[in-house]
Amino acid sequence: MPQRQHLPADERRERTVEAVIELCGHEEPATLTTGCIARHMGVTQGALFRHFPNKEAIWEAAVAWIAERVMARVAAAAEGIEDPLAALEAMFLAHVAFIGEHPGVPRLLMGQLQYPRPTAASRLVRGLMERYRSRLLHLLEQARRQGQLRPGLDLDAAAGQFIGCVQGLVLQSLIADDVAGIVDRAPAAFDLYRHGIRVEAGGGA
Amino acid sequence: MPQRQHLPADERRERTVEAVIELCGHEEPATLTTGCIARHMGVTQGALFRHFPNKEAIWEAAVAWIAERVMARVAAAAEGIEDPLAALEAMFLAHVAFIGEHPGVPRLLMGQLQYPRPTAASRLVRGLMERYRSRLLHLLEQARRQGQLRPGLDLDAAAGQFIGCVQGLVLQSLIADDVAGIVDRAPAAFDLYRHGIRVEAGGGA
DNA sequence: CGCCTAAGTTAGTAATCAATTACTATCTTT
DNA sequence: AAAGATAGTAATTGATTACTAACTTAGGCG
Repeated sequence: MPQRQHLPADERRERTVEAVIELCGHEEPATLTTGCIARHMGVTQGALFRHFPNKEAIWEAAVAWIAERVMARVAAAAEGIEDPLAALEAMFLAHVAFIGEHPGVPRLLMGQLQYPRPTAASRLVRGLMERYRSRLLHLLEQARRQGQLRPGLDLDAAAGQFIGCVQGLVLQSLIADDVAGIVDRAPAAFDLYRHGIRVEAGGGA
Repeated sequence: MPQRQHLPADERRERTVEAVIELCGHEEPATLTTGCIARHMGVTQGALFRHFPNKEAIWEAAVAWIAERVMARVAAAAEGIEDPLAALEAMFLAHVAFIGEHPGVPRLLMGQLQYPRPTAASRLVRGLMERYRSRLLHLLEQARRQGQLRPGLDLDAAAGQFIGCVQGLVLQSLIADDVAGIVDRAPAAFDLYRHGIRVEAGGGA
């Protein structure tokens, strides 16, 4: 058996978050106990409470981890792309790719969103969504100024449906129990979205 | 105190399901205990187990209740509408209206979908989704035959994104904590979807 | 090399929850 | 109206859970 592994606190916290996200890939967040998490990282249950004041703090850390990374990935993907619609597509694909790499993410975030009362974690999720949304709106307004969007388009609805588009893919993946396969279905889904917002008879691509 | 209320078994089961759906409107399904359900319907916790063999069976009954009604509503809405795209719109709005009337439904279904292992309830959800999807595909194929869809459209993706569109609305509603307001945002969302699938420069409405 | 602290273990505790049991009240039927 | 069936109560059980506390070990630094 592997001898007791001594890790510095911040690294242990990192491992904990990774374990949680990994476990959410094939287990229900609500039934995920501290014992499960500990066992999965080869440590006893009590050890977790050396690094987190309570279970809620573990969820919070996991959500923060996701929020940070998904925003970074999406921002990096759109970086340097002039055409706003192309930037949106890059964001979309980057987002989906991230989910494909971390299949536990949708279940984890959805699980947090189910809590009606605002917990620290759910507040983080909501904050993530808002930042995401405002970034989308920014790109959409840019696209409108360049005459790429069809007239009369409701930008607010368009931003919402961008996320809904991802969400639709996620939902199908959860039903099919194949979150990794989301990447393959992404291009067709974005194609649909683009036709929904773009000015008709457009010439691009 | 209200004297003990005697109800026939099937009616008590009906009330139980209604209580569950109602409670899911402002509580997390995972934290919904049999005690909560019983208290909400003015009955002791043990009474529930006169009518359901276990808690799982309660979830199953709730999902069956929803599946039956949502399919009936959606079918009724599309009934008699000749134009397939108009039928799709009617289905969309009927679906969203149903959710608006029963704000607990999204949380309940999402909660069931989170279970990775197929439970009886989650199998019902998946079955519901499949029937829904095949109905959508049927309408989409009809629309294609009538030349209403843009060439090259991936019908499978289009069916998926119809559901995704609803899901996107639901998600925004959960974030905004205003599930009832979903009805107001629905038309713009469907408009977006229609433009995504319809043949360009179309003349209709 | 020895000390001291951070990290981990073992063994609990109190609370909660689904489910059961023994009993009681109410409806139905003849 | 009596009797049997149905529906509900109150109390309890066993299992599970998050969290804690007392003890033990690892590892870096002077």
